[in-house]
Amino acid sequence: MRVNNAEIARLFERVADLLEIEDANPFRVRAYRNAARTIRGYSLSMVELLKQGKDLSELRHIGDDLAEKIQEIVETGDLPILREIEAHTPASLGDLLNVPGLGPKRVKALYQQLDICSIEDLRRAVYSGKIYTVKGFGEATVRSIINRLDRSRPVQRRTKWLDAEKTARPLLRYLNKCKGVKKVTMAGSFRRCKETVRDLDILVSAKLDTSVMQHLSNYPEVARVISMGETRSTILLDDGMQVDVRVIAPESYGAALMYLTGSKYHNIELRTYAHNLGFKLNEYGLFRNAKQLAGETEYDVYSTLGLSYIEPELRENTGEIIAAQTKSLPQLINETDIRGDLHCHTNATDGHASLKSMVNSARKKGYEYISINDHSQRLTVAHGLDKARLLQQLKEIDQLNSELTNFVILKSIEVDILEDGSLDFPDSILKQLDFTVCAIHHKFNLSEKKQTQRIIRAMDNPYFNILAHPTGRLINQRAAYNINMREIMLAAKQRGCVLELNAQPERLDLDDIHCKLAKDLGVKLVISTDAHSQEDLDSMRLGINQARRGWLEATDVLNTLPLTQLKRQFKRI
DNA sequence: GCCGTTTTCGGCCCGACTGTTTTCAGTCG
Repeated sequence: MRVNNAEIARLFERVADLLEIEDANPFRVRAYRNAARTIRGYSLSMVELLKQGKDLSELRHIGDDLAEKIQEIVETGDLPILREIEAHTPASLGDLLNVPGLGPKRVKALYQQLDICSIEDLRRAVYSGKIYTVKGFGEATVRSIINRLDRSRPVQRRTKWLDAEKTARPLLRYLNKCKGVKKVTMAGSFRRCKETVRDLDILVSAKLDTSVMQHLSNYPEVARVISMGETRSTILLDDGMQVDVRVIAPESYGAALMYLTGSKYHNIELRTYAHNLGFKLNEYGLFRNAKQLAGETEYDVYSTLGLSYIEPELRENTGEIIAAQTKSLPQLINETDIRGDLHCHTNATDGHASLKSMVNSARKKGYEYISINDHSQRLTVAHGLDKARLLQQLKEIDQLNSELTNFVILKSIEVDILEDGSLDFPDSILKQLDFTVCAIHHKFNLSEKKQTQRIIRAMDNPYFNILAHPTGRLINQRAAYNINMREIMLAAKQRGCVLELNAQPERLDLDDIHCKLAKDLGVKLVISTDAHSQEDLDSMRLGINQARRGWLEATDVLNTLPLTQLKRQFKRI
């Protein structure tokens, strides 16, 4: 049996939940959670590492004990310590922790005093009034539980970054209008540019005697005020988004921005680092003996700690603090590094704009080139191009190119990878193009081995250049197909192929972890929008966000190159 | 249970808000 990293992480998290309910040593609980994070975020599978004979205790937050437990899970599919814990603390208690307001202490009390093991039990105790017999459960607490239980939507999904931005923008404008407000900034996972966010964190710089919180509660989109204090409030908006707002004085703005940007684990690591140097770091600043040494800007805080400035996208506690200490942080890619878009459609297939309009938009963005990559014949739903229509399009491109100065349209296609790994056009056609973008659009459910072989066989074709949206996942909609990404990347490297980071807001495929894996393996990427309209070209910034989270620099990305160098990269024969 | 330029034991980030209690525990970020 093959256990993936996510499953191992889930088992460790379940252990942590139940141990917490049992009131175990909190640091032991944290150790399980830290290990779960390491495993989930690791680009290679534990199964593979063990196969290669790697010592898992070399991974961060994994010592001898947990290394052994991982091995146990991989070999048996089971974790004995979890069974032992479940013998006296039912696994279903973990679900109760998801009810807002219920933490380990209260769950334990409910279990011990009323034998409540599940959401159903909880519901019964609430409606029978029995719950009031448990110490610590008063009117307000029970009311908030009822509130939660009655809501039909079970768990709030994470919101795609672009949708979160649409919610955030008007709220930021609104907060900025409040008298006395100096600055309003998005923080949290939104600022770290995670592909999805759970809530919005907003930092307001203002004198503390202003009426920011009153102003906030008057925002027309507020559905409910969850908590409201002088410096910190939480509200729920009509669209279901939770928003945390923190007000801070200007002299603490940088420190507060760091605190609210997170990630939680970056903060913990950084505060520990500061602590070891004899400082105290909190959201009000960096202190030594109650004297504030820094805090007005993030830069001041990092540099007083002897660290380079760490970009928000890197603050995930995956090695960025050590890199900042040794001055070896990457010079992250910017949108201005991009010289052209290498995956665009026109109305010849399923795009909405003409060739000419797409070109005009690309030129307005300051690009030096664009490629046209309409679908190939197999993709009938998208009115894929057959040979005759493709050749016609190439003629149009030649014509348009002859009229253009300082801009080039590259001839390409998004060619289907068929089930047997062959491409949807013969070489005689493909060789007339500047390069190809190759993609899977059907037969998503092959086994990992078959799907991986299918892609690698396709790469054997010397006209294969770019693997488009490599995993096929759609955020919140469709899981990735089964592939061995490491094998695919190594095969790409051997053959001189590259992978695409598709910047469509619902794809963002590759994800940040795979971007980092590509960089570590020395595989080049392109960042492309897969634009189906002129507006879609603007998705490039989303791709850049993701790339930055993956530690990518301009040199890792081919479409930062001038045209002649780019073309050289695509010549395989 | 992890970890180390204070190291193999003794630490482990730090503060705001709420509810229930009556000075603080629990939860959250």
